[in-house]
Amino acid sequence: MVSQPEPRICAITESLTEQNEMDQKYWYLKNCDLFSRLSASQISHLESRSVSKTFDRGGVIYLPSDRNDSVALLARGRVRLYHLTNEGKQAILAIMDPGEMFGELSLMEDGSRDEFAEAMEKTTVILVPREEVQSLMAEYPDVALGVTRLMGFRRQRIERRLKSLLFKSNRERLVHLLVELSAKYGQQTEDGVQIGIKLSHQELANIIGSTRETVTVLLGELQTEGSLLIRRRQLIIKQLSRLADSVDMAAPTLPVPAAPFAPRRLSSSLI
Amino acid sequence: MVSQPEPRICAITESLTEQNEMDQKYWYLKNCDLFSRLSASQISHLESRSVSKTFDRGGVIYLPSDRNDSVALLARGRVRLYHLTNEGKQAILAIMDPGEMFGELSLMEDGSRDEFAEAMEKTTVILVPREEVQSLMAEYPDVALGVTRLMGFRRQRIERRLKSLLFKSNRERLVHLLVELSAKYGQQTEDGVQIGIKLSHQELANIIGSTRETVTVLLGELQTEGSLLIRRRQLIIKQLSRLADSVDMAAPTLPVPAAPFAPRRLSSSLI
DNA sequence: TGTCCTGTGTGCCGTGATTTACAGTCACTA
DNA sequence: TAGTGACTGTAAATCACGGCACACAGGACA
Repeated sequence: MVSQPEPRICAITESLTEQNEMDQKYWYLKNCDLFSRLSASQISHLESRSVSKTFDRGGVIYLPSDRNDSVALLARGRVRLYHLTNEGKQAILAIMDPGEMFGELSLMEDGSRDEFAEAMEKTTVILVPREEVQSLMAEYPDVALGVTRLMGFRRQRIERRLKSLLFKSNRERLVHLLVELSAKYGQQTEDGVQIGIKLSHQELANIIGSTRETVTVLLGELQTEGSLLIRRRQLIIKQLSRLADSVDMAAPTLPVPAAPFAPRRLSSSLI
Repeated sequence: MVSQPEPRICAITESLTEQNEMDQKYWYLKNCDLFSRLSASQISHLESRSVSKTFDRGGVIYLPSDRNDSVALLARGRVRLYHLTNEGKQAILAIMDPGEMFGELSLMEDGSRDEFAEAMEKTTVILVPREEVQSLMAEYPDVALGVTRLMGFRRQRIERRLKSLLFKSNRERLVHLLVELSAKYGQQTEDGVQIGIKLSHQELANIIGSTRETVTVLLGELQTEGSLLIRRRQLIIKQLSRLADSVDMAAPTLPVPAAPFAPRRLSSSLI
């Protein structure tokens, strides 16, 4: 695993504390589905208790050993949640996009995490203390329901992924992943459905539990078969519905290209 | 997959409607963590809206195509939740024990299930309409919190399982499973930790995503290595902590042998 | 413009796992 | 108590995948 650089612990950048930054924090919280029903004063309170931090690419947002006493709202950037196996391979559990919330297992008393959260690009997160969210949940059924739905979505996702792992060949897992990526990041172009996220072969392998080389040859195969077009770090799916069929999935509807952190329905992390 | 008999759809037995049965329903609901804080009249209401059904071994509690409009509380017996792959193999998602709740994804509007629930022995379930639970959640934060914790527990479990699948050999997966089984069903005996649930090699394979034959030889290997004792359908772990170590897990604390459906903390499904 | 570094393409080989086939064993019940 | 079906053990053939080695391409940066 020489090709996986160590996460750079040092990359943490403390948040700015200007007025501008404060306004943004309020805005992000307000636009989070979970808190959208709260009053302005409640959000202000939440804001006063939260801290916002920004990280460079490769920056570690939390380690397994960190006290997990807060929930993270991703304001900007992209975050990879992964687990390190004892052989040093990283198993990617989820990739989070702006507007999504993670680390929410800290809401459960004994929920100790054993995962890493790492910024895949320049990233800003808002850390909300778990007591704040817990008391909101206890007081407002709306919030509690929202968290429940969030957990449920995540569980559905991860269960789908589990099923794609059991008994499936690497090829099937990869195709499964490509279809899921299309569902979340796909954009229709004249050549086909372009996947709007840049993942290296190594990262794809870390998601499906395979090796970099295998992913390379499988992608090559799919290209020669005409299902796929590989263009300098860009994947374009030419036969999405056929691929989906081949792994017993429904062909996904493509997402509408939205502004980052546009108000959206409670969404679940991809993958 | 000739050795996997088709589920017998016909095995459904309608519930008795005697007074005795009614009392039991009330008792089961009352002893469910989720509803333990409700008043007697509320539980009676819940009871009046619920139906109880019993199934023989092999009976199908629900199919993927069933409308999932209720949550199931397992009163007696044992239930296997599984997904059928397109090659006809069954991927076991979870095994439920008395006192546990399943099918709770129906609480989410678009949560269509694609799993089977099948009785592994004579089983009684109480089906609670989802609207009832939803309105309770909306009214009582306690209930919503309970459901959230339930979802969270399940997610933790399934995430652990996902990690044991990614990058792991069949041997590691099997050991991982044995340790998890010990944590839930283990009883200390003079020979070692006996696993108090009877699973065939085929079922073990269906959990870890492998084949029956592989499980057989792996169990044989573990036995010759002295970590395991196989005695007519009973597995006895001789070196639990060493096995746990070898797959980077903490050695589990054994459960106290409890009466079936004894009042218990919100527990999560094994596996 | 050269150097470095990350990511990609490709072949070979060892091995772990599935597949197939068959034999033996256990448990239930007719 | 014999018979039947489900479960378990074993072994050979085959295959998919991981590990290793190396070559090459493109971008970043001096």
